[in-house]
Amino acid sequence: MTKNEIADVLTQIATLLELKGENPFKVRAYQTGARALEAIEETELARLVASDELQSVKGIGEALAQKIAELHQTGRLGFFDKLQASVEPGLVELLEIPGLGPKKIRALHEKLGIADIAALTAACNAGKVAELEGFGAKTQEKLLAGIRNREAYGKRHLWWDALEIAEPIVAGLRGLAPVLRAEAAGSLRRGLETVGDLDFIVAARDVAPVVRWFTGLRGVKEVTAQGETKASVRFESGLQADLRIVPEEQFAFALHHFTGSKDHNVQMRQRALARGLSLSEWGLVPAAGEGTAKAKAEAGQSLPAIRTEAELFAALGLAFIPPELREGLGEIEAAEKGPLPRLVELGDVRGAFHNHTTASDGRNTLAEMAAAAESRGWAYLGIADHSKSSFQANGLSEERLLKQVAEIRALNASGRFTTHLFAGTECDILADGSLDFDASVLGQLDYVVASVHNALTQDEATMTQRVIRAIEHPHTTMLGHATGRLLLRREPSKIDLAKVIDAAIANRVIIELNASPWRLDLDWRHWRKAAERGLLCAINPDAHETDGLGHVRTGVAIARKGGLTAEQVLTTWPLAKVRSYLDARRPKD
DNA sequence: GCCGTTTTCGGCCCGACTGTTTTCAGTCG
Repeated sequence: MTKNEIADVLTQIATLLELKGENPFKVRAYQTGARALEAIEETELARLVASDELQSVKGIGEALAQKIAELHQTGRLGFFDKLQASVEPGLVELLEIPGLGPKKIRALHEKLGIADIAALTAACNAGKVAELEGFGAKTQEKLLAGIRNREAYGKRHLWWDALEIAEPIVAGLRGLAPVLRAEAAGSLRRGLETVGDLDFIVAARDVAPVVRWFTGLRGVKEVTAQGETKASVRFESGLQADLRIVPEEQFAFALHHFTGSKDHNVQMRQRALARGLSLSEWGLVPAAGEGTAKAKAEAGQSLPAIRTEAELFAALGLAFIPPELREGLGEIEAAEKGPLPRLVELGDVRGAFHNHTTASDGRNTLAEMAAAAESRGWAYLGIADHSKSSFQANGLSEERLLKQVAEIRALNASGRFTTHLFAGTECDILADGSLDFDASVLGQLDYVVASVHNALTQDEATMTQRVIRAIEHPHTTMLGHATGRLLLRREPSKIDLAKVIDAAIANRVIIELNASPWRLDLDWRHWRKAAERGLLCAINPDAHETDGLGHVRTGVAIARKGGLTAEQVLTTWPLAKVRSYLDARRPKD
């Protein structure tokens, strides 16, 4: 089994144990173990299993090491099989309903024999749930509503879509008279590719008007919670948004806490405890003595005023950790050693290479795209329309491509735009790994993006060989959308990315970070280690219209999440450096 | 089940909100 499959089993074990009413700390141990496993490289896992050193990984002890090794070697685990057989499968599904946790599910199961959603619906409709101890009429109603809306509520949203909703809300909050500071937190701020719900943190002199404004936002379908410090709403789209209002002194703590991730927070709090301190969204206070952290913070026992997240990290002996890195994947250990590398920023971007025009399936002409790049202040723009085999996208024939190249050369010569145009192609990687154009044509271009657009369901070995063959082609400059995934819509192709990355490094081929909000491919989880080994990234918007160039913002967020610096991203380099890079990459004829 | 510059046993991050309760359990993040 692969490490992700093993991690899935450990997570399922945790869920099943939870439903059985096991010790919650044991449940957490399995969840922690699953995450620890995900953070290990596949090859590293094989080595640890072979040398019996799994227990050297923090969070994996004797019992988990044994289970992981068994799964890794045999793909089976007797303990898991027995556990699965002992829990009715419908109970797991019940966990998806808001308001239902393991305790309530056990009560429903034991007292009413409910073992799936259909049975729960029937019991609610018959009024039986409201009669149970610990339940009531409101709970029963809420469960029915939760079942009805399960699909919409459980749905995640693209980062870009969430951003478009969140930005005007942040701006609106900042415009309110009592509001001193306002930020969006949560997975949106961490730059996660998809977002479950929105979190807004506000420091305000007065709470009521802010809550009133927030719950009265256009598109709010229901107000799901409303207290002295928070309000939650559900939009018609199903997206949920939480608002937290805190005194200004606590803003940095609240912002950090609600930015997460959960794993990051747990590690931060453990670190605080190890220093005799207690950290919460309310403050950082001495852990010893009576009273909660909140009470101590309110009693003024906080350390010297902490107004920013940077000061909060410093108080725990850490360099500032950018939100995008806060996934509990070793960032705290890194920040302990000193300042982290400066991550790439949107302002660093000077151009992009994978863009379409009306010549293939774009919606704006060459000149319109050039003008849009110029108005963004970009030094260069690469045009890479589809090649002839992409019939569905009106791919260019050799003749049409060479005509476009001539147009691009003429536009550059005319001096009409300050933005330099590079002539390229998004050349199909055919099913056998050959490219859609001959070398004689490719040799007349400035660069070549090679991408897979058909036969996406080849088996892993075939797809891997196919892409590596394209990477080894002397005219390939960069690989486009490496896995072909469409977030929330289409799974990535089966492909051995470790081998693909190795081949790209060996052949000095760039892999793009496709910044289309639906793709974000390669995934951020691969970038840091690949870049450390010498892989060069290009943040490409895959723009099909002028507005699409703006998607580089998503790409930058993901590149930051992947730990990339500007130097590791070709599209931040100045024009002269990019030119000489492309010249040097050109095969000698 | 994991872990150890308080501990090899006894802890394990911390607080808000809701609903069902007259003081708190469960869920959520």
